[in-house]
Amino acid sequence: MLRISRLTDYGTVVLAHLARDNADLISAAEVASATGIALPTVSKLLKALAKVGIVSSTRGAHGGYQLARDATEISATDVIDALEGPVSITECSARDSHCDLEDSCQVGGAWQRINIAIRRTLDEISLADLLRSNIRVPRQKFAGLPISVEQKREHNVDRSN
Amino acid sequence: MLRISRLTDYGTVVLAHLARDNADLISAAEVASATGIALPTVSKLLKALAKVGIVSSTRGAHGGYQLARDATEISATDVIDALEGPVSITECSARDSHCDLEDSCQVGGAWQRINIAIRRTLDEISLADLLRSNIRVPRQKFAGLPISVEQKREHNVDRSN
DNA sequence: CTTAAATAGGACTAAAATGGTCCTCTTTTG
DNA sequence: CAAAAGAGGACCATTTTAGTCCTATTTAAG
Repeated sequence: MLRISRLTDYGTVVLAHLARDNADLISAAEVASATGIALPTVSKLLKALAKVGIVSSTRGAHGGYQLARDATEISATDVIDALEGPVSITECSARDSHCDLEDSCQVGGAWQRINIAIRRTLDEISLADLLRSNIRVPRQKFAGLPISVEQKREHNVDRSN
Repeated sequence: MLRISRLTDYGTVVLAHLARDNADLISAAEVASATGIALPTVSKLLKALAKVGIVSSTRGAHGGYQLARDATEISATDVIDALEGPVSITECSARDSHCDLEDSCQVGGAWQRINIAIRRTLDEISLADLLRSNIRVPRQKFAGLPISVEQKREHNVDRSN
């Protein structure tokens, strides 16, 4: 399904919330109650985002998180890398990797090109772009398939924190 | 990690083999021994590819598979759709899907745009392109991170069939 | 007309990834 | 010092994935 994980999806929701009150320090608990995502999950996400420097954290009482730089300077790649590890479309497209098929495999370099192409695409999209969600998405058909897929998703909403 | 599944990766290897002896009908067993991928796996892949019309199959003794159309007419999207289901980067980017966060979620439309962008990229890459694997890939750094990832992969090589 | 060589279609299982929670430690403020 | 936060990581349940196998059907050859 060439899909980002649900946590990454949540991650953007969390970042979106931080981007709104840009100035202030916001605690994980506040983000949790504002977004409806369970606190432990929000906490885990923010820790990961802090580790790579997308958000900055302040410890101690009245601590919290804030974006470490402007939303225009945070790319989709940054977020995905932080929450799922570096983007690489196949295991063997990784540069230093080797696999037993190597001799017969005529494909390696190609996935790498695809990987690069996708990465470029993601590099060009900033968190600020993500927030302008009311932008009209050109509705197209791709190879005859509509983009729509999959079943309804249940969020783990928990406002009891 | 925004990664295609290993089976899809194998799928391209299998298709690459079919693309070589374009004319002939090739059995799953032949593909298996030529590529080093275990027969049941090759078989599963070819069945899936046949179901969506990427390859055509001929049953019975001396049966086998062949590309249903020219390699230039088979896109990466086609292959990925066949082997992993339609590409959709998040569950809730699917058009008809709704999630409980909807109200607070400022992100939905954005992933959809990303999805479309990636899909366009993949649409433009044909199986024929994948085979020209010796094309020089511009080696770039992305956001300071090398693309390289992950550990060595073990293929399930089995030539005992 | 029987047999062998293939594909078709699923069922099934083991292993790995993912999502989510929780616990303990450290830092900071009042 | 106590309370409110984040840091870091361990842990488990569930889902997904990879891979195999079984049975049915189709076709060619003898």
